[in-house]
Amino acid sequence: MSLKHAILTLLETEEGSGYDLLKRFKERLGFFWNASHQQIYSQLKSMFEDGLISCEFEAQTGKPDRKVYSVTQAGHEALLSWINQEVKINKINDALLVKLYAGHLVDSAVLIEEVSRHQVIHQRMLATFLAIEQQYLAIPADKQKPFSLPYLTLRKGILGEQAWLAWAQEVLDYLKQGQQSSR
Amino acid sequence: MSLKHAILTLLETEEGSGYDLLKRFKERLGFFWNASHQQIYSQLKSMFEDGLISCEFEAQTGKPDRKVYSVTQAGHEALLSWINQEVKINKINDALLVKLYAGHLVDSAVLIEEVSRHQVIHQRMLATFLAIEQQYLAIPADKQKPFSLPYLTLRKGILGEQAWLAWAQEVLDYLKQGQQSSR
DNA sequence: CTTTTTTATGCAACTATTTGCATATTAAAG
DNA sequence: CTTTAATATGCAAATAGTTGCATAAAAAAG
Repeated sequence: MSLKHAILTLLETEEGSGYDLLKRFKERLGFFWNASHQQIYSQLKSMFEDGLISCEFEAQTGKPDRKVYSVTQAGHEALLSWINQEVKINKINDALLVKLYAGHLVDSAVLIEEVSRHQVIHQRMLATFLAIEQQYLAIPADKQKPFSLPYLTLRKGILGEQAWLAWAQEVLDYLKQGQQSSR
Repeated sequence: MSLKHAILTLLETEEGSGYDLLKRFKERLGFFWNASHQQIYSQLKSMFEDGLISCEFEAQTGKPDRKVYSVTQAGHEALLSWINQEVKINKINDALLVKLYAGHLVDSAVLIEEVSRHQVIHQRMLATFLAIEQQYLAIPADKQKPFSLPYLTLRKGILGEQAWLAWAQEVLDYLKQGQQSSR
């Protein structure tokens, strides 16, 4: 249900095509939502069928039509109604943790390698998020207001990544200490 | 792919029925994995068909058979092979953040109420996790080893919840400060 | 005694997401 | 010039997960 509403939110301020939305997802909602292009295109199709968005076809010779979507009145109402309803607590299903839980079945080097691999990716994500934060903080205080809610979602990404990295350090410390004593 | 391997991990040490597994998920993997009973039962069925687990039928008059599953050699091998493969970075799709991102469309009281509602639930989860941590820390140091990997998964839960609550506090501080100035 | 909760199982329909395939233009790199 | 990457779109099949329904005994609560 939420992908639909994430799309509506992104289209509220500015119309766009499927590909535009894909880019906006990465730029603006990447801290807390990930969607593939297939999902976005098919969701747009069904939302159009349901009348939540309208579509302008830009014919392009030799290419598929570029379809530019915008939110209809019905779509706007659906979004408002959704925002006023309770959302469920976010579900966490983390495969890396399953692996760690079953880690006694393999050599700790396997776990160290895997956690380190994830660590590098999370470090990169944190660096990206912090760089975006600097951009926000550089805005004069009296002009920050329109960006403050998106900024709070960025903070979620930052705090989440920092917690992840702190946890990974605990894990690696434990695993490497165990490795030494068994040599 | 991971639910399958989470089930194999739980069955490795001890055989059990679908219902047993449901309880073990809540007790042992609840910090990082959530599965409904429907999912577990249907997954067990397909794993049995694939030969990853075997099944002893305990006939019970007037009731459906109690089916006790255990891991087969093929299941054990599948689990080992999975642990030695790279798992993907955990995907985050958080509906509450979509709501916050679109929060300018509603009164901030709506957001405050919703975040507060989630906050209570996360506070309760953290309290539960911390209580379990105390049980682990009460174990004599020389007997902690078998529980140390599960303990690290608990730490993930604790650090994750603490980060969530710190973030929620930032959000509530911002939203409530905004509320005052508009009165 | 009666109601509620827990134990115990499962199907069916639906929604969400992934994986693999497929096409075709434009821009950049070598 | 040619290959590669990025732009731009979408279908089909499969896997993952949710929601609603359905059954029925045992244990606990009132």
